[in-house]
Amino acid sequence: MTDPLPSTSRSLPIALIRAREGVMAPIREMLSETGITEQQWRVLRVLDEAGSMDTKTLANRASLLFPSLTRIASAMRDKGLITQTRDTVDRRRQMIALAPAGQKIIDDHRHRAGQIVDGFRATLGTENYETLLDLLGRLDPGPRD
Amino acid sequence: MTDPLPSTSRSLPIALIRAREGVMAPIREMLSETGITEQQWRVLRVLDEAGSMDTKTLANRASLLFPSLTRIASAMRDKGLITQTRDTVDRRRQMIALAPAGQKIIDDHRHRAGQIVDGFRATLGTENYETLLDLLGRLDPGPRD
DNA sequence: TGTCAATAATTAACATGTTAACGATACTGC
DNA sequence: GCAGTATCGTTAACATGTTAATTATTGACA
Repeated sequence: MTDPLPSTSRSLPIALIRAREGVMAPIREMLSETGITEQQWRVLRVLDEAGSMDTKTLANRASLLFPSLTRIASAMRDKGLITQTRDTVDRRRQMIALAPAGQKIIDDHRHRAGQIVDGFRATLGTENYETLLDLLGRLDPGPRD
Repeated sequence: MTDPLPSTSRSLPIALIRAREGVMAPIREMLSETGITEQQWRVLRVLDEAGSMDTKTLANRASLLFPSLTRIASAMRDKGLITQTRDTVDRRRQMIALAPAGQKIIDDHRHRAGQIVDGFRATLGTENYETLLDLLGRLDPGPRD
């Protein structure tokens, strides 16, 4: 018996990459004028949504690996987008908070970002959009604790 | 009116990233013993499926950007996984073909890769799995020609 | 209290993603 | 033929993904 792999045109990993390309294209276009990257935008989004938090929690919520976040946070600190402070009790820990310049980027682009999301929701239809999020969620491995 | 962005837990870009993490984890584990990367595996898959082709077509089918493919192909040539030959008619073009060592990696891992795919299909159910691929396909921007 | 394991974060090393600039070849129309 | 343009591919520069090693700090416990 042969044991054919699925055609690459029906391959789940490739489909996920391509869908991500399609979704991120307009977002990247929006962000290009701000000078921040897609990952930095995710960090700002999470901090705006949930307030300041420690690095580990931030990495999980923004779906970034720890070493990536170390570099990203250091770049964002240098740009004045966030602040980093050592936990006084456990000096291994670090708290990260939104700085005014970071908050301004969120505020300035919240509306357009919402429009982009609405565009995709309209493309698929609300029901399909929610179905897609549910199915994707079932493939999510969860936090790597 | 406030204009809230979707919670990051229901954000499409983040959901796509996390789903990809979940899907790729077992594949990366399988590939770790071969010494090739996930992208190199995609290149081998496409070549195995459709035969040799020029660089541009390969980049599109494997969802790789051109500069990435330049580096990946050069590494794979050095490892003897593929061959690169100049088109004699149009000397700008380059044909890439599977070499025996590359074919062997495909053959040795075809079965396990199929099992991994079947696992995800079973997790979601066949109907949901096909629905997911269809919805992802509708977000695909298509080739960047 | 002194040693060892566990945790938070960084650093290192290499591969890829992304955009822009560049070089080489082919085509087009005059 | 030749200037202008388009196409294929590479290179450059920087940011991120990924795994492994390292440092700093804390906690457990004999």
